[in-house]
Amino acid sequence: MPLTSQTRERLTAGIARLVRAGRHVSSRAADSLYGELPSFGWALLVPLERDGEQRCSALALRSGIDVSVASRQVTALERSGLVERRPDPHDGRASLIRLSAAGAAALAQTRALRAEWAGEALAGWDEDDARLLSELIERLTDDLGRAAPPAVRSAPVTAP
Amino acid sequence: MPLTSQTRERLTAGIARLVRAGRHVSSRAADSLYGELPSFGWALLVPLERDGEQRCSALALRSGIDVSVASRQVTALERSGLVERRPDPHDGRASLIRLSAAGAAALAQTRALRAEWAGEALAGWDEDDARLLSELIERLTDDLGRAAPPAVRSAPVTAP
DNA sequence: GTAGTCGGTTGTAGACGGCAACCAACCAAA
DNA sequence: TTTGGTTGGTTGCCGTCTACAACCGACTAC
Repeated sequence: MPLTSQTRERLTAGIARLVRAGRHVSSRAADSLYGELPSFGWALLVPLERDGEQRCSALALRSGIDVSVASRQVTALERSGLVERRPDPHDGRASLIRLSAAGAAALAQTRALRAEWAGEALAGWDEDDARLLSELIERLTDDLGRAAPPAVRSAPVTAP
Repeated sequence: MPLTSQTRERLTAGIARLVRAGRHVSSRAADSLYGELPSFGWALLVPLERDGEQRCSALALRSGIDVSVASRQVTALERSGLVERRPDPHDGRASLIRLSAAGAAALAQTRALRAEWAGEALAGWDEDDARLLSELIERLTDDLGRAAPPAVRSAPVTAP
């Protein structure tokens, strides 16, 4: 019996509110927060940067979206020159997506913009609290991701 | 100079990821997390519960959405019987929105469902960490809300 | 080779949000 | 009291993000 129900409610309410606020901020301040990146760019480019060249489906899995969505977004990013694509030498169906130099630059720029913005928004925070919060948030997100399997929800026990 | 740029980047990245994961969870598990409530219900009903009867525009402001959106959502909630609406006695243009009994019940149910879900997702957390995280998240959300004014962005310093 | 599977693309649809136009009620000033 | 401007809300239209389904070409197992 790890958590008080009160704490669970409080935490989930807090998360819901934060998610809302986050969405809000990122839609309002899109230009000044994303820079060169289209709004969805972050979610795709970060896995590319972290895990290197990979195929569309892997990317979709990692960023938690449907393959069809990833396909379209990758197309858009490719048109903007932020990612590059080459056919998978081992599999004629697949292609491999890679972060381009421009993509890496855009990512860095976005990161800087965000950090700058966070500087004003988080005045009044001290380093320790912020670092602690980072850790807790990372842990939380991991657990959340684990609790909500990437796909195939609501396909109950009835295996055909 | 309160925060290291490294910490700011880490924190913003963490928030972005959490926002994403949160959205993801709430769309996947909508049924089992919201219960009677439509997906947007939470955001409107909570302010109603906390601050009592109020008009549509106030509600929109509090939940950080456009008045037009609030108007539509309130209409939907009214049709489902979760809120009630009466004309403002002091102003013939406005109406006052109030949480109905069914609305309060739905809110409680949603709260319970979430808490239950959080119970599994957050196994491995102890009370202290969770409470600490709650506090930090609340503080963070407040600061975020403060940094991103509810409306009228990109209208810089040039006061007329 | 043929049948089934897998990776990706495209079509369609729905939820959510904003902006602009509009209407009705309010208010202030002539 | 009429008139002009303001305010609260609704509606129409659009853009974004997402999923699901149908499809196509390439792979693989038999």
